[in-house]
Amino acid sequence: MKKMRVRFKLWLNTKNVEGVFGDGKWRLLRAIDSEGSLNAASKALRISYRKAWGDMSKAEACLNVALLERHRGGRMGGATCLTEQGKEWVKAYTKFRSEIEKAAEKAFKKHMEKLIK
Amino acid sequence: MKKMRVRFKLWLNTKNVEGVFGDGKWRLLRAIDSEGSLNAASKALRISYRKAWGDMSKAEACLNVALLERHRGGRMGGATCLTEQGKEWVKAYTKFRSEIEKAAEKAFKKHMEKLIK
DNA sequence: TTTCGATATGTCGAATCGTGCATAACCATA
DNA sequence: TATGGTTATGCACGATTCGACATATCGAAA
Repeated sequence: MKKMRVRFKLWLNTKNVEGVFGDGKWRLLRAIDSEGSLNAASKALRISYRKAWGDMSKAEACLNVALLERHRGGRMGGATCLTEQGKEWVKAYTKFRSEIEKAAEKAFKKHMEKLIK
Repeated sequence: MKKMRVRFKLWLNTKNVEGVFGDGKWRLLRAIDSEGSLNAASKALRISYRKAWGDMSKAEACLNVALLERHRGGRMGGATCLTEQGKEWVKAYTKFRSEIEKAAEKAFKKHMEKLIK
């Protein structure tokens, strides 16, 4: 009996743009929320700052929503936190994703497990 | 009101190997079933024969299941069809995937739609 | 006013992945 | 037995993605 696991990736598309929001950006938003800066968040997730910054820019531009409140300068260099809308996106996506994950586990047990040998 | 769509990708991992089965291989199996050969299937899906062949090899090797019955030679060159096990995998995965897709649409409407502006 | 660490952005190189191409083996049928 | 289209497989090239760097900017606090 081999051990197998379901994996999935979720994202949202607009008419023109692929991946305006998804698992990666969701994780990044959460990390920014807990770490207090984009820089620290990128380190926590072990992705480059360059990518983290690009991802957030893309999301905000494509969703036409201000997810982040960015601060530059100061002795501590700056900081970034979530706007109310950013927090709402995190909350909603968390529930959204969690329901799908549950459905995936359930469906796996129901349909796939019997095939694994 | 921007139009947005959910997208997802599903796959299965074993302990050691990433992606031993998933959406791509499922589509490929179905195409082989309807087209009658790996070659025709790869053309129908517009992927290279090279990749199609590699994907099927990987799946069979990692799942330790014979999904395909391959025939070489003959005036028509050969053919490939699904084994009974191959058909079972297609059937099961189709149901599996469909349940998750439904859950995703439902969850999107429930949690995400309100955020889109 | 100097400082220091974070934000902001462009660029080039490395890794990953698929395609294209080449070639061999195969064998039912004409 | 000659043929032709498919399976089988290696390899090099091209695209796409991401990370590593290199700067530039910013501004509250020392």
